[in-house]
Amino acid sequence: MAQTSEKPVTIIADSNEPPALLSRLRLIPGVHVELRELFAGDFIVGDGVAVERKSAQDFVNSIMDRRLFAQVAKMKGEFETVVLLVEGDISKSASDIAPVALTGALSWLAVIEKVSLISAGGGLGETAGALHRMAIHCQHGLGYEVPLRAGKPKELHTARQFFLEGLPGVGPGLARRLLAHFGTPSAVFSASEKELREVDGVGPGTAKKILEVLG
Amino acid sequence: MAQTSEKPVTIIADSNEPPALLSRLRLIPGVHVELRELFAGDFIVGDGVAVERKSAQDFVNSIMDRRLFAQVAKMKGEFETVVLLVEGDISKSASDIAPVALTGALSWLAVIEKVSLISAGGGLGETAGALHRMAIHCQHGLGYEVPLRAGKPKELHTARQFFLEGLPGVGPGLARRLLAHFGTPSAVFSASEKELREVDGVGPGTAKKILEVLG
DNA sequence: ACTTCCGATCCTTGA
DNA sequence: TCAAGGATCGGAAGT
Repeated sequence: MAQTSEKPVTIIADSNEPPALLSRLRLIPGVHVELRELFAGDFIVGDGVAVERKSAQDFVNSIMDRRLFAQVAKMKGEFETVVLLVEGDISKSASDIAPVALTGALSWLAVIEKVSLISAGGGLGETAGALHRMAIHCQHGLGYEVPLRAGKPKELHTARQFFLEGLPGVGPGLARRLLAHFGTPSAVFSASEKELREVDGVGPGTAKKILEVLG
Repeated sequence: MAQTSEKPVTIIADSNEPPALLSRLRLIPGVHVELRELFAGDFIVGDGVAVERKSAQDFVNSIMDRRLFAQVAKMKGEFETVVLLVEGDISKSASDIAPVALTGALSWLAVIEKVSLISAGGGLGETAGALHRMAIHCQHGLGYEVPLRAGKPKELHTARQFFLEGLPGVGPGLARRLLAHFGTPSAVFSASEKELREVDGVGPGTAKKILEVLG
């Protein structure tokens, strides 16, 4: 089972969405599309997560005639999370709007309404793909975890140094000095706060944080 | 509506931000820039609202080398609202990443992390303008002058898991199980090979490598 | 982010 | 009961 994408997801779509997009969605294995009359938004991709689909041109127009404000407010009233999926290049359609009005709208969306804007390049495939991915994330989570520490060395000494760099306040330099002073990571971990502070670059704050993380 | 805004706002900037951008900000009437060492993020434009500034290229790169996830996790730990301000055209820099990975990243930001992404076109002026607008929205858009202060510190548990991921053969999953089994990193480090192997996913090979690095 | 790959681990079989 | 097989999971590397 190599496929990430065969997990079953349900996407609720407003009945007014273009048939071409709907069938494009249904082509994706594992996707179940359900039609409904939605009061606000075009798609529901997860619990409390609504998506409004807009062409770049329509997005810009809706800023100018202030439709956007009302639409978003309505959606925010009904859903916890709202995503604006914009198809096409906004800057191409931005010629007929004051730049400040555009940045103003973007800022307002981000900072006041907490609405995310995803830009998706014109094709149906991209739109469908984005909806699918959002549905998966909402309904199944990532499906794996992202390793926070990439690029582990394999040679013993560098592996030890790298490992110690995971401690709060410890970078490459301090890691090396700790190793030089104590010999092994084990010895570092059994050191008292006082002993830790003997190492150059370890103050009270760092020592305390280290001990806290160690437990 | 007369002036766009001469209302006074304060923007806290990380001291590592380029001087050119900082002075560009200070040129804007009503903007007060305050320098600080920020633990996470590049700017604070309102109470609990942090902004991370990235070039489009850097954005794409940081997806590939996983830097972005660590950064966002850190910021979400400290601030309630996080905005990613991307300078330049992402699609231009997207050549060396699988398209599906890019949409995946955008979806992840929007739907899982609830982080807004604002695209701002390369110039300093645009970046400064966007920061200004966000500051105005935060500080005057709803309510009054706000005490600019960051929220809760990073979770202890996350720091511990991150730390354990530095061990060879230990990724997110195993790090979590180790913590669940032993309670603290300290307890893990004083375990014998036998005890280590009680944890699901730790066989002879992994146990040996772990003990070797610990010393 | 996603995918592919590889190795270690675990589980079932069958002697 | 234990050894050998294959299925499975999780980590590492690359796009």
